[in-house]
This record gives sequence, structure tokens and C-alpha cells, in this order.
Amino acid sequence: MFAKFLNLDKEKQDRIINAAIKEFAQKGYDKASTNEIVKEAGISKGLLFHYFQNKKQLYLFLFDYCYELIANEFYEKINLNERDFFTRIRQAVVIKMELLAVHPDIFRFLQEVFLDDSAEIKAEFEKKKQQLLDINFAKMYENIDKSKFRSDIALEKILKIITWTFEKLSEEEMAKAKLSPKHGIDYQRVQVEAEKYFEVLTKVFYQ
Amino acid sequence: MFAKFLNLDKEKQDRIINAAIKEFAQKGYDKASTNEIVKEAGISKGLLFHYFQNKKQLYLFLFDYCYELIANEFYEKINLNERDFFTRIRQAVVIKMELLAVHPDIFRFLQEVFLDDSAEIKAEFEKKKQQLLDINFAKMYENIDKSKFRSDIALEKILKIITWTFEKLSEEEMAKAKLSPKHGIDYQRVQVEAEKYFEVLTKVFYQ
Amino acid sequence: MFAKFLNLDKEKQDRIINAAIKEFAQKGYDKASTNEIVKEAGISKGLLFHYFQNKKQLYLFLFDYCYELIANEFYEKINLNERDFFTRIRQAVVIKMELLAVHPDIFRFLQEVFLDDSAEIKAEFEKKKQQLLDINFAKMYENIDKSKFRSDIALEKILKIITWTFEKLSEEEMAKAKLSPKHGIDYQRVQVEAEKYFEVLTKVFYQ
Amino acid sequence: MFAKFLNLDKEKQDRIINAAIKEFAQKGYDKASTNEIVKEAGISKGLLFHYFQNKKQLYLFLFDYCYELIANEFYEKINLNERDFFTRIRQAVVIKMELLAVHPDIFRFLQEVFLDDSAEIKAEFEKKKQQLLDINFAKMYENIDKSKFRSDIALEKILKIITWTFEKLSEEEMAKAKLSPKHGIDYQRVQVEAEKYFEVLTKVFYQ
DNA sequence: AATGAATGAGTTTTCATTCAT
DNA sequence: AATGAATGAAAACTCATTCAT
Repeated sequence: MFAKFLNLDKEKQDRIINAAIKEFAQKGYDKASTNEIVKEAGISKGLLFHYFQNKKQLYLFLFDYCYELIANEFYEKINLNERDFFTRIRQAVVIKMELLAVHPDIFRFLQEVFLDDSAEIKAEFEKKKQQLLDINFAKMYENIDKSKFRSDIALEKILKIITWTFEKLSEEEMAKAKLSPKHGIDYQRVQVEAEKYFEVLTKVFYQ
Repeated sequence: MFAKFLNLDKEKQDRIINAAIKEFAQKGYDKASTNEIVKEAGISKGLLFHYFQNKKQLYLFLFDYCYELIANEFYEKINLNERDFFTRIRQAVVIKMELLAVHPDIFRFLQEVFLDDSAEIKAEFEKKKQQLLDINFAKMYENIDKSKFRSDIALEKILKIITWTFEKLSEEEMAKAKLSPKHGIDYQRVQVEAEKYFEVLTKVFYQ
Repeated sequence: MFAKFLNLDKEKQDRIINAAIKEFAQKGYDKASTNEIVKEAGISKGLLFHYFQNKKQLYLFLFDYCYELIANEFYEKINLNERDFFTRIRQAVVIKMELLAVHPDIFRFLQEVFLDDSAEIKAEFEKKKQQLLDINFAKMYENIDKSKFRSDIALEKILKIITWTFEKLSEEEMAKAKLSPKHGIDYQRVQVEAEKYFEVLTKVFYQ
Repeated sequence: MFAKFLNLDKEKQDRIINAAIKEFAQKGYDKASTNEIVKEAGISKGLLFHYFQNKKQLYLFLFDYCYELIANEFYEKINLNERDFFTRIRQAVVIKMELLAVHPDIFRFLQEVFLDDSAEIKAEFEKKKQQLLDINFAKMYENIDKSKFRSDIALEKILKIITWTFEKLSEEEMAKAKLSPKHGIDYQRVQVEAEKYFEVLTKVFYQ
């Protein structure tokens, strides 16, 4: 599909990828301009469409590329041998913040993808997004020590509540950061806040 | 501000409002076309801009209109005298689903508003959105019977976890519904699922 | 033609005239907006077109109105019994500046008229403008004391050179004032400069 | 800046330039329609904006282009070694008329530029215009034989009066020509008329 | 006389995409 | 592979003018 593109020398590939990610992350799918992308990447108009047939394909490629990259780094760093669920999810929170710090554009892009509801893209993406969420969920739950949880509650519900809590917590923080975009996220405060929720959830769901 | 518009006969107002909501709900702010709106509403291009100076004002008007409408119906139906938090939040879930069934377009529009990240709108809306969320939150917590909760956990954390759980639950259901839009939401199943979470949360957070 | 309008009570007439003059003076014929005029005048859209069939007619009316007003004041103040040409033209310069100070909007409007070359207006106005220039010229020359001029040069050429000199002088000053619009015209400096040209021209054209 | 455009083949460049000059000359900046320009030039709407980012840039380009063209031809033809001021200015008058005859559209366009007062353009152009006037003035006066003039009058005033006289003379002729545009300018009559003013001015300002 | 809702052709500008070179 | 000129539909918005009330 994108074989032609992947045969390019790495430096040019990167120039194009970075330009495109930056544009999409900043403006969302609809408003992103292929004009700006080629200008920033320093290539010609025709070339972009030579490699990626159209805007949508480019976006799809970028999504896969970014997802792959982030997921790889994520699973490289996380210790799936750690069987205590809370310890594992605490790791996940920390790693996500590290990745956000190292790849801010890519992270913003993925975030946009998950928010963007542009009619053009919806059809192709909804399924893809949901699958990814499911896979991640499954991986995060994989091989955890179930014996630590209360046995009088369906484990699956407990895990969902815990996961949702931390997802909502970071969503809220990101929303706050958007409102005062100059300050960005206060990682330390988030960490402290997260710890408090860990305590609560451990208390009520561990036996 | 929109006095001129509100003096129109109701039927025409509705035609315009419905056409606009439909377009914005389907395509989001940026891609929504004022051309399509006037075509659907059966009015001239000039007229739309006679009433609403520009696209942004129209969007703002629609948001206020929809929010007002939904909020009114919501607070009309919900019994804020009910002091048991779970009973109250269970009511909320049910009412939201009823409203979604009765005003699907308006609901989708409001949802779009909360997702839409168009650069054009961001500035004006982020604050507005956050305030509304805060207000709603506050109202849902207002005057509840705090004595029922465990006293060894900060109440504020308990309430957040409960609220987040039901928010995520409905988000997930809506996402699923989007994937197979023909079937829509299976209200009964959601209701049953919600009940199970009520049980879990009552068990762990009530004393 | 404009009988209907002239039957209005004076106060309303003035509101409309002033609003229109202001708008045309500021933006020129093409860009001037009838919308702005009615808003500023506090009348309805329809009414403006009831009195003046269309924009062009309104402009024409205003031109006649302003020209009449300025010309009347001008010829009231100038002393046509003064037979010395230089004294008379010096008076004209002073009076013009006084009028500019008293009726800045009207003056700017007339100036615009003489500059404006909007295709819409051209046909109707060119003749009108030229006639006015001719009439004014004739009046300024009327009954002057010809005996003071050198008899070896055609008087008509002398008068033209003198008139042109002062016209160009004020054009230059106005152009300068436009470049630094905050300071406006420095009347005193212009007056001094004009005096110097009087001296030169007297020296070479009086015998 | 306009490199892309200047790389086009000359024939297409000319088609676009001529179409644009014609439109701007006829209607002035505000009313000129880019739609008409592309139609007349036989190119697509997008292309015009590919070469010139917007209407204002196009206008600016045309002004520079036209000014350059006319100025070059003018200074090619005028003999700046001629030190007699009157002979030199007589040359100028003749050359201007020749240019007007050869490039009527370009001349009309430049004239429009100097009259146009569109708010959009004012800021950028006023300075530009004034500078050009200053430069031209300076060149016309450069290296003239000052010894021929009367020494009892400030030379600068003499030169201004002479220049203004011929400027006004041609302005008047052009205004007359506009009123009966079919006949155009009667160059011979203007020439004869100009000669008479030369005589007068020589008589009074040469010693 | 007076209103102001309504019109719709018009404006400039953008954009993804194509194609000859 | 690479260029970039070229397209033309579509966008938001304006405006003088009309007309039913």
C-alpha cells in the first residue's frame, strides 16, 4: 500500500511524516491543509499524492504509524510480568506521561484522531479505534493476579471501574490544560491525585 | 441579540433550527455548510445571515437553544428531592436515555459540541462547556444524603468515581451504537448493565 | 424628484443626510453601505428607498445638497466687489479653510465626489463636475481689475497659472495631511506658504 | 514573491496582466472583479490566486509592473543632458502623450491608482505614491541650468509653478477627453496650447 | 408613511487532486 | 521519481433593492 513511500530514504520520510503530523495535530482532519504539509516538508504537491493517493489515506497511514510507534514504546516500558493490577496501572499512567513529554506532537495527533468526528473519516475509523481500545484493555488485564480482588463482585466490573476512573482523571486534566494552554499539564499534581484514587480503589476492591 | 429571529413565526424558526442542527450534528462546525442549511430550511442565503450575523453566532445560538431545551426537560423530570445519591443518578441515566430517544438530533448536536475542537470555536466554547459541566455536577450532588457513605473515604472521591462510571458506561454504549448505527441503542440492555454497576458501587461505597 | 423627502421634518432630514454624508465620505461610493446609513440614521431600510429610489439617486441628491450649501456659504463670505485678483484669491483660500474646519464631513464628501471614479457614477457626474468647475472659475474672474496685470501676456493664461498654483498647493497639503492623518492640516503653515506664492505671482504678473 | 508568475510563458503572462489592468482601470480596486479577470484571461479561478496570493498582491504587482514599464520608456526617451529646464519639460509633455497613445490601458490604470482611495489599499500605497512623485520631481530638476532663472525669486517656487502649470494643463485635457471619450485627446491642440504657456513662463521667470 | 423580512447574484479565497513534463 | 501549473467546486458572507403588511 505505502511501499513506495517506505522505500524513500529515512530522512525524507521523516520530514513528510513530521510535517503531516504537525498539521493534523494542530488543525484536525478537515482544516489540515495538504498545501501546508508539502510546504513544511519541502516536497512538491504531486509527490505527496504519488505516495498517498489522497488525504484520507495519508491520515490513515499516519494513524497506523503513530499508533505503532507509541504502542511499541509503551509495551516496551511496561512490565507485564507485574501481576498486581494497581501497580501495573500505576506504571501505565507514568509511562503515558513520559511518552506525552517525549512525543508531544504524535500524542496530540492520536488524541485528535480519537476526538475527530469528521464525516469523511468516521466510517473508516470508528471500528479501528474501538478495536484498539479493546486490545489495550485486554492487554492491561492479561495475566493479572485475580486472587487479590474481592470475590463477591464480578471481576470484570471492578476492572472497568478502575480503568474508567483513571481514564476520566486524565481526560479531566487534559481538559483543564486546554483551558490554560500556557501552563500545560502539571504532571506532579496529577501523580499525587492519581495516588489518592489508587488508595481508594485498593481499599474498596482488594480483599 | 437574536431578537429578530425569535420574532419569526414558530414554524419558520423551527425549520431553520432543525436544518442547522441536523447539518452541524452530521458534519461538525467546520464542515457544516451554511449553503446546505438554507437549502434544507428553504430560505435564502441572505436571510440566515440577516438573523445570525455569521456561522459562529448561529452555532452559539443553537448551542444555547439546545442546551436550554435539554436541561429544562431534564431538570423537570428529575426529582432533586430524592436524597439517595444512587437513586438520583439512576434517574438521571434513565431520563438521559428518554431524552436521547425523543430528541436524537439535538442530543447528537450537543455531543458534537462537546467533542468539536475546531480552532474557530475553541476560545468561545471551552469555558462555556466547562462551566456547564461544573454546574451540572454541582446540581447532581446538591443536597444528597451524605450519611449513607463510608466515612473512611473522602466523599468527593467517591462521588467522582460513581459519576465517572456512569458517564463512561453511556459513552461506551453510544460508541457501540455508532458502529452499528442502524440498530441504535438497546436501552433495555443498558439499563440492566447500569443496574449491575449500581449494585457494585452501593456495596463498596455505602456503609 | 426629492419632494417627498424635503417634506419631512427638518430633524429627520438632517439625521438621514448626515448619516449618508458620513458614510459616503468615509468609504466612497462603492463601499458605502445603505445598511450602515439607515442604522446610523435610525430609519428603516424601506424608507430610504422610498425617498431616494436607489443608491445613485441618493448620492446625486447629497452632492447637490452639499454643493449648494458650501457654495452658498462661500459666496456669502467672499467679497466679489474686491477687484484686486490676488486679494480676492487670498480670500478664497482663507474661506475654504474656514469651511473645511466648520463642515469637515461635507468637505470630505465633496472631495470624495471629485476623486471618486466608480464606474457606476462616472457617466452622470463628469459633466456635472466640469460645469461646476467652469462656473466657479468664471465667478472668481468676474469683474476683476484687469488693468493691474502686464499687458504683454494673455490675461487668460495669467489667471489660469495663478489659479492652478493655488489649487496644486492645497492639493499637496491635503495629500501630506493624508499621510500623517493624525496631525491634520497645519493651516498656519499653509497660509504662510500661500503668502510666498502671492508675492512671487504678483511680482511677475502685475505690472 | 511573484517568481512563479514570471516563469510562465510570456503570452500567458500578458493575457493575465492585460485582463487585470483592464478590469482595474475600468472599475477601480474595490469594484474590480477577480472573476472577470480570470474570465477575460481565460484561466481558472484558482490559478490567479496561485500566482498572486490575493487581490491586493495582484494590484501591487500590477502597479510595480506598470510603473516600471512606463518609467523605463520615459527615461529612455527623455534627454536628461538637456540642461534647459523648459526644453526638458517640453520633452516630458511630448513623451507623456506618446506613451499615453501607445499604452492607453496602462496609463489609465496608473491614473486610477493615483486616484483610488479604497480603504483596503490606502495604507500600502500612499507612501509608495508620494515617494514616486518625489523621485520624479527630483529627476526632472536634476542638473538643470539654474543660471537662466531670475535670481530675485526663490528658484524652488519658480520650478513648482512651472511644473504645476503643465500638470494642470494635462489634467484638464484628460478631463475634457473623458467627457467626450470617443474623440480622445487632440494631441496637436494640446501641444500648441502648451507652447503658449512655455512662452509665458519663459518670459516671466527667465532673466 | 413606514417597516424590516426576504432575496439571490455577487464577492474573494481555499483546497484536494490531476496531469503533462 | 518528481515537479508545480492548473482546475473548479465550494466556502462564508454582503448588499442594493423589493414588497407585503
